[in-house]
Amino acid sequence: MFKELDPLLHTQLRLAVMSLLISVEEADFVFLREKTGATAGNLSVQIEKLKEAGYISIEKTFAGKMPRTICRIAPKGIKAFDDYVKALKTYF
Amino acid sequence: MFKELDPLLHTQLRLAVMSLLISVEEADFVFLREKTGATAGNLSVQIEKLKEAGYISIEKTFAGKMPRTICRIAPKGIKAFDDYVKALKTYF
DNA sequence: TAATTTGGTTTATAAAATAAACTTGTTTAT
DNA sequence: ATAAACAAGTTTATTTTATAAACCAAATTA
Repeated sequence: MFKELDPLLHTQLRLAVMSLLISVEEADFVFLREKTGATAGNLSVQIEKLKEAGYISIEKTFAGKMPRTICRIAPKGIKAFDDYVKALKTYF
Repeated sequence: MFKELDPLLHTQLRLAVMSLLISVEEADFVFLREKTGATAGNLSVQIEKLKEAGYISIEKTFAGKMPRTICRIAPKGIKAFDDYVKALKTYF
């Protein structure tokens, strides 16, 4: 009947983050915050969950003197996103 | 960028219920439980929320001697479901 | 050098989802 | 007729999520 919806992706912010990352190769924290409109605290928590799931990688670097957090989608994340979209389509 | 996802629909069970109701005119509790695979308790809670939002109507009747709960999608629910699908499409 | 801003993290609170236990009544077996 | 099992839900309690608010360290600006 309906396919399972990966609960890790089935939330507005994490889905938006994945949606951005899938088309962009890499994106930093500030970019993601601005595009999604999320608060920094929430974003911090949610990208950590995506990382723990192996859906994205998080690299901490510096841009000049300021810290910079770069996120990239991982192969597992690409697969998960793809599956999620397929599953969703069974609902409509 | 991304459209808001109606939180009332953005959950697996409520979305599945709406997805069933939108194409079926009316469905009873047992039908919804079997199709969605949800526990009765969860289904009871979730259809109540959909009713409170005005997305569906719930009619309590009897089929012979046994209680029967019939759900129907409401105009507001059709609109909400339609908007939800449109919004989702901005994510992929 | 004091105040503000940047780039976050941590902690606390609120909202959801889920399961487990319970209720009311019916059917079946004894 | 009575007890056991079943049906259709509901209520309550627990866990999980989401979100916001407070906080921190370093950098920049006035």
